Amino acid sequence: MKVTSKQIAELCGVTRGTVDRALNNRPGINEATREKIMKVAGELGYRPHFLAQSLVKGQTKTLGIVLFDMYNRIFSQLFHAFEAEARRHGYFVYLVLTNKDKALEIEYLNNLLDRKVDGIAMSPVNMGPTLDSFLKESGVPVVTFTNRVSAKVPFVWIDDKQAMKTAVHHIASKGYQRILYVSPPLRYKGKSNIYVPEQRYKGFIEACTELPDISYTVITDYDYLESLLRLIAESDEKPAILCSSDIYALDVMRFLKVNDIRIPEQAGVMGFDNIDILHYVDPALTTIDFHVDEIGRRAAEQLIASIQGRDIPRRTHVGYAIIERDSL
Amino acid sequence: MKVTSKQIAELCGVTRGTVDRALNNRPGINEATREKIMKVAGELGYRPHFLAQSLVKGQTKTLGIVLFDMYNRIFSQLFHAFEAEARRHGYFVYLVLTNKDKALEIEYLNNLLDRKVDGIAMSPVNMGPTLDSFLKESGVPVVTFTNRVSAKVPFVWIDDKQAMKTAVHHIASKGYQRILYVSPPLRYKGKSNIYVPEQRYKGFIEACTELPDISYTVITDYDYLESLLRLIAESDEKPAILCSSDIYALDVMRFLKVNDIRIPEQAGVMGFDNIDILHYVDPALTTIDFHVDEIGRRAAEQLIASIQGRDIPRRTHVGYAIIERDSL
DNA sequence: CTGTTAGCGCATTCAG
DNA sequence: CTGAATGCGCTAACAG
Repeated sequence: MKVTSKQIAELCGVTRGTVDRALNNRPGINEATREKIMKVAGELGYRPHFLAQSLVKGQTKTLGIVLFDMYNRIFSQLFHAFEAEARRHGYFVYLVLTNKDKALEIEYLNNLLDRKVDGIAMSPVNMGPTLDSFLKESGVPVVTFTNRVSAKVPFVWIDDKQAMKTAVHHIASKGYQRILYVSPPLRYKGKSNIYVPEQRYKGFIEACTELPDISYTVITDYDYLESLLRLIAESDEKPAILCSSDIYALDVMRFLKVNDIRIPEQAGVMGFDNIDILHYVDPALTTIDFHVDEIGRRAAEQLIASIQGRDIPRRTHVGYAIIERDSL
Repeated sequence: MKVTSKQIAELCGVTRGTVDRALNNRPGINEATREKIMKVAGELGYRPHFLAQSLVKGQTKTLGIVLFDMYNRIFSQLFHAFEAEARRHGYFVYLVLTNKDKALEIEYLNNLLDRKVDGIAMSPVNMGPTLDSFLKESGVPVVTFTNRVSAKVPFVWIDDKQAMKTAVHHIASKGYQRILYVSPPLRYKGKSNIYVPEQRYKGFIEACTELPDISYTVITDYDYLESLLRLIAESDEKPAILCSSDIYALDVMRFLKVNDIRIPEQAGVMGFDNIDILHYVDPALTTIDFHVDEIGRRAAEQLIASIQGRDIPRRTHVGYAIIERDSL
């Protein structure tokens, strides 16, 4: 079980220095003694003590990834790709979940630093100023996704603003002249890091100003479904309901169904994210797809590059595309 | 940043032994010197070096959890609860994904052992004999879920067999006399650890023999949807389609819809697992719910108890319940 | 009460 | 080519 390099040294009648040279095939050792040592080590099932190695080398081959939760499919997929890439490079990963608790996030980051992770990937819930200095002082490479922290810390995601603009133009091209924009997270402005919904919102507004024929209303209520119903009834114009995330679109569809409003005959619905469960809903939801796997993979890739001292881009955008289905 | 106990010792004019006594509030130290040391440590932002600590204490306060993937919602939920409980006890967790690759599973287990995790929780893909001796030799506490390994390694899950029996009786009580049982994983018998589908299958068969009026067919084909269609057409008797997991039930519902077979008018459908996305499908799927959070929590709880040298049960079953909805 | 010493298991000098 | 010595940062047992 727990055989050490010292024991191997004794068994082979050499010192630990020599054993080390053999094991890590370093130069300066007789081929015969190397083979003997390797043989003994193999027979004894020697495995280097990772902690001791880490302690002396100053690197743990471990990454930390900090996510909100695992309920959102986006994170499951992202983690999957991240972990695969990390493992490909010999890194293990600590996964910690903040549940969007700002104090917990800081605490967990500290714990990860204590454990001397070589790098951290995170979806931040704290806001720029708080995290910025913290991360800089830590001295550990970091990459972020979902919410951005600041210009200083690398960010891998999509161009939410541009993507949402594309969505609005798509809706307009289908003949809609009235859009109800649903984005409950906007309510947390100033209280939490809501970079993503804000970017999407900006894109929405920009597009609408470019399209003078479009009338629109923004819904950020907690009870957005009720508000929606009221708004739909207010006008005879058939609305397109554009949601900042699929999860809201899904709830909207359910709700409209219950209220006997047919999709897309009486109202169009469009989401954003293309989460995998859309596969099972009816009518099929039109949405925006982006390669979350690629985000996970590249976040890991860049983080590791950064650990190795290479320069990495401050911002990386992966592609997106409108997936036209039956709801709009 | 990187202040060590040695530096604090020098600054306070004492030795590291004394500093250690203060920091870990061990007895045998003057209250005045303790306070001084604590003060200096606080000002310098001293944080113990976790690796060094682990090395000397022989424990890492780290758990490993080995899962198939993150695509199945069950695992996301289970992990969520597991991580929360682990953190509550000061443990961090390495999450590794096997993608049901048997060789990878063994490799990852070895890596986790190298990293001296204090315990391992896993959803095994290898089969009993292979894992049993491996895990015993490792000397590390282990708990399993999903698939069982053997009588020797603790297992936290539900009583799949009994639950499936309940499902069949429920179907019978609704007046169905014909059941089509869908369970593609059964095809991997002997090639992979399919404890769960096997248990459910046993429960199904047992219940059917108890209910002589029921006729049934078991479908394990890769193209189970096509087979299903053929079987439905073979008889005028309205069938109940019982699936060993919700994911198959979801595909079945989609497929029946495409083929204009109305649920539940022309065929009943029932699933198993009550995964959260059922919330969004129509008609609402009747299924069996079990508390996967509780499984995650108790797995962590028991694993930690086992690490602390306490005895833990060889088998723990959490509850389940039929969720009656509109598909049957 | 405090200082000294000896590891934990390995990597990396520097001599020989 | 190999041995001996030193250190990573911390804990623990033994003196004083």
